[in-house]
Amino acid sequence: MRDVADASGVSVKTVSRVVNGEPGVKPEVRDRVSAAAARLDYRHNLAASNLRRNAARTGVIGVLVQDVANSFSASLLRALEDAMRPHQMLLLAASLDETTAREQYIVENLISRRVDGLVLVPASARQDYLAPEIRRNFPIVFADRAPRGIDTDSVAIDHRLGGRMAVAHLLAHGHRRIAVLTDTETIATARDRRAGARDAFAAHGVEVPGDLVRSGVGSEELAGAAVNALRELPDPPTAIFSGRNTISKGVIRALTQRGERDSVAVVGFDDFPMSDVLGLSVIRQDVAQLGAAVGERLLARLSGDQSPPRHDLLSPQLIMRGSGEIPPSEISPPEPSA
Amino acid sequence: MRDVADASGVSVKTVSRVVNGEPGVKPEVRDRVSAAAARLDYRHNLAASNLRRNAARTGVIGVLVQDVANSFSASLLRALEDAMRPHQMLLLAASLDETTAREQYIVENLISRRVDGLVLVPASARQDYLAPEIRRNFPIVFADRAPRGIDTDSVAIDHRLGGRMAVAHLLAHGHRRIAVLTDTETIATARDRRAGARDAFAAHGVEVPGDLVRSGVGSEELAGAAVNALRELPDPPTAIFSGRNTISKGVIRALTQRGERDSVAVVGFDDFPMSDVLGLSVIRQDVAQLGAAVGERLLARLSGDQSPPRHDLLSPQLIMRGSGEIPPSEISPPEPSA
DNA sequence: TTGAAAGCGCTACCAG
DNA sequence: CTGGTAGCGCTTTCAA
Repeated sequence: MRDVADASGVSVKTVSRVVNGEPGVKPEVRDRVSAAAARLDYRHNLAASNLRRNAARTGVIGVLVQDVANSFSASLLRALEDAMRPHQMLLLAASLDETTAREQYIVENLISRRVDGLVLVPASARQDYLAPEIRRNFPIVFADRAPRGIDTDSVAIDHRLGGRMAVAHLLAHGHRRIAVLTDTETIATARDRRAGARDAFAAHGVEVPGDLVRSGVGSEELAGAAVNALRELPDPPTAIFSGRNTISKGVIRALTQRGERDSVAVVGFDDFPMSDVLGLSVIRQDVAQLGAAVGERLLARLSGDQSPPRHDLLSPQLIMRGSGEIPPSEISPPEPSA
Repeated sequence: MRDVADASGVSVKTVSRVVNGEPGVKPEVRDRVSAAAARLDYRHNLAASNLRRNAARTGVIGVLVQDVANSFSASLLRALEDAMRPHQMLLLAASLDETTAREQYIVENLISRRVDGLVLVPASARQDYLAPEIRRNFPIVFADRAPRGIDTDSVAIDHRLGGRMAVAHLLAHGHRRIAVLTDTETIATARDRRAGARDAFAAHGVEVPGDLVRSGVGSEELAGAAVNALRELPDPPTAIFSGRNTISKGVIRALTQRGERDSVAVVGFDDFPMSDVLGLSVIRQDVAQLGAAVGERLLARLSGDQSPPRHDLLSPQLIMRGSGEIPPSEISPPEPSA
């Protein structure tokens, strides 16, 4: 900047004014400075500029998701980006892979970089380590999962309601032997979805088929194996609630291989690309809506909203595409008419 | 930092040493300083720290892709993240939506933020505006598309080869009436893939079926419409090369609706989730490999590699899943044996 | 309309 | 092993 000042025969302060588009500079001088800046390949240094600035804003939001490559995280990222764009804010994104240690490391790193706010899909069970930031009113919004150990804004899908909707739908179609496949118990969303499934059984006065409820189904492969094992049972399930899109993929793949795509009902949690072509009925969580809501909350905090933390729940939606509407096949167990 | 220094009765310089883990501080003092820092909720300011540092590195790479939500961009992002993680570098990601203006705006913004390097999947036709950065050896690697107007590293899939492979595969299965659906002409990859298709026709001595070659197919809807139009022709195509995954989706959807999934051969460019379950034969570009290669190039530049720019091409791969191996149906036109 | 001086939070350099 | 001083590139404050 000094070089530009020297080259155009003005003071640094004037260059600063020109660079920042501040008023009160003679057009002639402005042009001279701009020309010098261009000629010298001058690049404004935002970091230095923010250092002295009063209301220092870096214009960067840190976003920690499970994996930027999975469609849920990617859509969330995109929705956030769209929410932030009008405010000229960019996203510093990182994948956590459900690693607690990395979560904390990245958060600290981002805070050192003075991001203006944080969006967190936590991998950790508790986030007590964020207490100091909460105390100083640093904007943090949790997405998809609620905070534990601290209190700050969160926006999440109502996973429990979704699980309930899925199983209720299958029950309404006459199924009683309904398998429930969910991810590891340590994952809150998996627990919630399973709890929702139990809610549905209870609400319909149906006993939970204990032998068909499997958790810890953490991959496509495990899902496929579970389907094979379940279908080999003496009294196999006539329907499957798959609690996550990776599980749904494994389920469909396995059923396809077994030639049972049209005889076993499936409702999946999470929509994914091409599920319509596959005819898969799903509980859809509107990720774009989630991201928009998270963005809105964050923007409110950024503009000084000091109200108590809110915990919003978004309702998921049942999309019927055929697989969830398959009736119970073969030897359906005796069923008490409601 | 001064506060921490005062609170622990040492100089700022010593605090700096502790914070940065520099050697030459008595353990006792170190502990005292750390305690004070924790007590005061001190947060190191990386921006200020980099300002004075000699080999200033922000530890941030700017990544500009089409859309962080699409699976290609998302996978690229992830592969880059993995490449950068061991070097403690984070990603500042932005979607361009094929908008030239936004590309330049974001690039300038990122440079002002002093990112250490840039990865660009350009939306613009030419990138002359980057000339000053190239001149000062600023690390920029182009992904998936080669630079125009400047010379800097690039790593891309060989789209032309891929297009050629796809059509050659269909020709080998006896098809002659092969539709070629590609995106807008202004997109280089679309041009390349179509050129590859023409290469294949030429190599097999088959005249290009001009009425079946459609470009400007920029969405699922347009792809579906194109399929419907083509299949209504007096002499309809018996096979379709769809030049992009969104096109493939539209094609499959349309063929499914028409009940022609098993009678019309399809080879798509770009793999996507569940395409295996759909039985879609595709030309797969290994995005993870692409991202890793881009990351490697960037890291090389970051560690001072001054060699001339390289333009690497990665070969795509043909994945046979059934749809591309369907033989020509019905009234196949008279075919000269090669 | 312009500029000089001070200082943002931190590290380099050298002195002790 | 520790500390003072200068200065990174910029903005603020205030004076001209």
